[in-house]
Amino acid sequence: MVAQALREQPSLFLLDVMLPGMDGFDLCRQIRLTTALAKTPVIFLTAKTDESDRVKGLELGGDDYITKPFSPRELVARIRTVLRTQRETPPPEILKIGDLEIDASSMTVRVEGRTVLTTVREFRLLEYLAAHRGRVFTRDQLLDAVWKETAFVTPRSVDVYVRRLREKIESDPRHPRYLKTLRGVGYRMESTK
Amino acid sequence: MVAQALREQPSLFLLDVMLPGMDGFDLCRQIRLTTALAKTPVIFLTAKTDESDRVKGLELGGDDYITKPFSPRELVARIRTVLRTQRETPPPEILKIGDLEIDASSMTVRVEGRTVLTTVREFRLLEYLAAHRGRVFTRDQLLDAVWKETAFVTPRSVDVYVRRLREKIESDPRHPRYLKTLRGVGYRMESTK
DNA sequence: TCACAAATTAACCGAGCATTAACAGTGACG
DNA sequence: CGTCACTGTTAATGCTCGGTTAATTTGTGA
Repeated sequence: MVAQALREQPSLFLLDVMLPGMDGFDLCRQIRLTTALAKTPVIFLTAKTDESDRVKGLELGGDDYITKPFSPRELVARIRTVLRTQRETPPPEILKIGDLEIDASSMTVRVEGRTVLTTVREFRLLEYLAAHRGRVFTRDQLLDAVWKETAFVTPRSVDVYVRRLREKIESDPRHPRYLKTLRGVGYRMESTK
Repeated sequence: MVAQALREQPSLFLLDVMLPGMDGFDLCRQIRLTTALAKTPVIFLTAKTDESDRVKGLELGGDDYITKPFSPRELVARIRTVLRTQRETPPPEILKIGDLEIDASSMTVRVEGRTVLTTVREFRLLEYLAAHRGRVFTRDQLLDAVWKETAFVTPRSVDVYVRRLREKIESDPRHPRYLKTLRGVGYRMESTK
């Protein structure tokens, strides 16, 4: 289900709360935890008018909650609203830092025009640092943010990934221009616009 | 009404459809036509359950439409949802003293535009003195504040760090502009705003 | 002006941190 | 089943930073 969504990259989810087999809430939770889908709007659809469910849906990160019965016209109006707000907040599709271009939607990285291939983990780390360019992060913070609950990983692993990324994006990995080390603290993506 | 909104730049409008004198819909239309406010979210609030009104509100550019009765909790949840979609990254806190800029989030120091590199300890010391600009600190006080319980360090070490910092931030380290010595007492960061 | 105390500065060393290479485990895919 | 790519670990290496010390300079009070 989520796998299919990843392939098709829908522009919006319309979830029935009472799905056979799987709860719409669970699905929403999964979507929000999947970075490639996290920003896709979710609208809940339900026959239940129970208020606690409405609140639950919205707190889970749903963008709207429509209770039956509703007219097709209202549904269209709500969808339009949700998509509009999405567009208005132009999510920086492509992060640009100096000669570095990071495209989250296609998961590609380019340096001075050349496209470089990264693994998933490498990309997530780079993406995170780039999205918060200028800020220093400790290894533990990066593990929390990028590795999530992926169990217990040595902080040293962050070093290794930083090294691998430098190998790919820095012209001189020994004297990095983008991924700076803050000795005794952690790492930082330089914020040279 | 719109004039007041322009002054106060609210982060969100909560409009009752049945306002005395003016229709909430009209107000929304005006807001959307005012460039400075066009992106501010609008939530409609109404006692009317009439569906055509709900659709009208959403088509006018409202971001949500809540019908009474509703619980405070639901209202909060909806507001949170609307604001979430357009939140931006908060501006970093930067200490500024004269031509000196100290950014804790990126752990960087700039003097007259130029970025200077500091070690962790240097930065902590500078940060502390800058945060309490104007106050004199004895070496022992600085050791307590910056070195914490890091065992037993000679007060002389403070001298050395002050010197290293002066080397980096003062144009003429011999006649410091920022890091002043109070002979027989300690050091002080000048408070020239 | 002198003497002494306090601050500055240079030089130095060791510990700790980051870097790096090499390796093992795992899962995907043909 | 074998291969390959990716993830994460470990250990050796090298270098930076933190802190000390001592020589030198500066400032102050008598």
